[in-house]
Amino acid sequence: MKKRATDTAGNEEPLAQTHLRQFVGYEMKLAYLLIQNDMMRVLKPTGLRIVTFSALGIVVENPDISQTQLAQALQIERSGVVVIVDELENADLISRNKVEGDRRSYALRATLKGRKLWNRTEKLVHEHEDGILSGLSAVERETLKALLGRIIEDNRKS
Amino acid sequence: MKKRATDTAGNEEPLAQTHLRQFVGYEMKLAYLLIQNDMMRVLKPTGLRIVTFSALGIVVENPDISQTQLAQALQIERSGVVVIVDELENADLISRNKVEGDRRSYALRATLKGRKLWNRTEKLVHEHEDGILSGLSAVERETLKALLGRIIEDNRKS
DNA sequence: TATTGTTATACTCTATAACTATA
DNA sequence: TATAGTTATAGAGTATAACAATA
Repeated sequence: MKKRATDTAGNEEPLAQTHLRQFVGYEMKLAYLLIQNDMMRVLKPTGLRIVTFSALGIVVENPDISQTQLAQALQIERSGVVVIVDELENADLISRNKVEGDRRSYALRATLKGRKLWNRTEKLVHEHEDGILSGLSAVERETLKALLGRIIEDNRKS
Repeated sequence: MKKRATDTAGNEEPLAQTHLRQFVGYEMKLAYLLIQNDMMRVLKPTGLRIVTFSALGIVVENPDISQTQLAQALQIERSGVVVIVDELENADLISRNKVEGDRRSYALRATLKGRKLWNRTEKLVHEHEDGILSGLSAVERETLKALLGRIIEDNRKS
């Protein structure tokens, strides 16, 4: 039986975590968690979730894409896209339009309201990143972005 | 009604995503997703999940910690730790030990089997990172790790 | 036969709240 | 009263499979 030092159980000093923090993946998870939480805070007043923000951005940039293409871009199943598009359509941010020549699929387009919300939210997210990354210089931010981009390209579909 | 070009709907060329890829947070998410998926692949033969791998590492490094402390380290609720500790205990990787002086809490310790599995898995995860990060030089990997660490420290509990 | 969007369903992960036994 | 661990429950988020309409 171990006798615990009185200040061990209710202690506020953080535990050692060198076993985990030696890994880039663990640090990436911690950093992404911070970003994710702050993103949710920033998006709250817009009514968007992270995934609907992403979907809106893709539709704004790619008018008339199909739900299947949107699913590929978001890396989720087609069935999951239905509720995301429902959510954006109910908020009058995008619309499902008929496609001449293929009555199975929809051409998704952002509404004027959707494009305006995207532009406003884009600014909010830049401010969020300025906050989260305020400890890094402009060069360091670009370096980080470039390194992440390299990881993505190197491991994409391989 | 939009007439879709014949090669648009079933197209394999990736969509434009500059709207999202301008953000470090989005690139971080994509990179972490790749790492997470590859980690799950690597951990599969060990029987560990990412979260039980993390928990095991923390217990190995911090003998006799309580479940409440483990919850803080993992950034999840105490109730969630119960099933994680159950899982590790059932696999004979850690043990719940009595604490002299406080019969409410357990002192968690890794078993010999647990420490051996940790050592083996640590190597597997290093190999996984060598693979994922094979496009980066040693200096670039350290730069990435340092930048992520700075983001974490800058935004921790602030 | 294959594809698009849809629905129903299940599974994983996590949070919340209530409980117990101890302190 | 407060704390450690536990249990039950519910809520996200996502995947799987089956289906109707259309190609």
